[in-house]
Amino acid sequence: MHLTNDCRAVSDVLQRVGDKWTVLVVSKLGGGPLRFNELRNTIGGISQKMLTTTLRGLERDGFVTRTVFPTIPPRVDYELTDLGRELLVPVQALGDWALKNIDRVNASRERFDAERGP
Amino acid sequence: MHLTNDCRAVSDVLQRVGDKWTVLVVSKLGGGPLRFNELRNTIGGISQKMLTTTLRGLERDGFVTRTVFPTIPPRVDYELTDLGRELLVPVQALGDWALKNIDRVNASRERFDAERGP
DNA sequence: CGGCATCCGTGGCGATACTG
DNA sequence: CAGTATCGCCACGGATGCCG
Repeated sequence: MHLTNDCRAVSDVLQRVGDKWTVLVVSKLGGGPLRFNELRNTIGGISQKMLTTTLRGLERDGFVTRTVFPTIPPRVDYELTDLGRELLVPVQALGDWALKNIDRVNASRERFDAERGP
Repeated sequence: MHLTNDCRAVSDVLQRVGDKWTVLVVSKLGGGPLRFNELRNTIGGISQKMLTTTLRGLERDGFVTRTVFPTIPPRVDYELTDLGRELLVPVQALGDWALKNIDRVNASRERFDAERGP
């Protein structure tokens, strides 16, 4: 494989991780399988369209499984795959780092914005 | 601080990491300070506008410093801060994971797309 | 050399309404 | 309940041209 392609591939995965809802969805699923509206409610603020889109992307990449129960009313469970649980490890590490250092980042932002004052 | 706010804060940092060029820029700067066009050339494919925007964002967040040498022609060095170097640790871990597992992800994508055939 | 200003196309994302 | 369909906004990102 080529080095440049590697960079693109890595960027590709990182952008999936970086999109607006993926990390929240994956981390919620880290506690075990959830139904569509259970996810929707525990996350809060996400539209059904974006939850569907996010879950389809995660399913396509092999991070979650989608299980349909043909009952009435219908029921759909989402669960992390092994790959998804493996992904959770470095993602949580990054998340923990972000949580520990968010204050430093915010402080830097305020300083930066203050110097660019009106 | 509130739990929901924590999630937002983490998302905030993750989205910065996930945007198109940030990780590439930070990893290039991991090898030491670079000038604007040095960065531009080693990355390849990035417009000056996006490089400027990316660097401003990183500077605002406290991940890089910007040093101007008032010479002719002008010279500007960019360098990782301590915070930037710390960020590099979990980011590289995620990058390494992505590189190791990109084949599994691509295989899953092809399978998924194949089932949704013409 | 290292920007900033401007224009513009694409796509992410939300709101709303409808369906199996 | 768990979607699909449609619309519209606007932020992201590329291309180009000018400036200190």
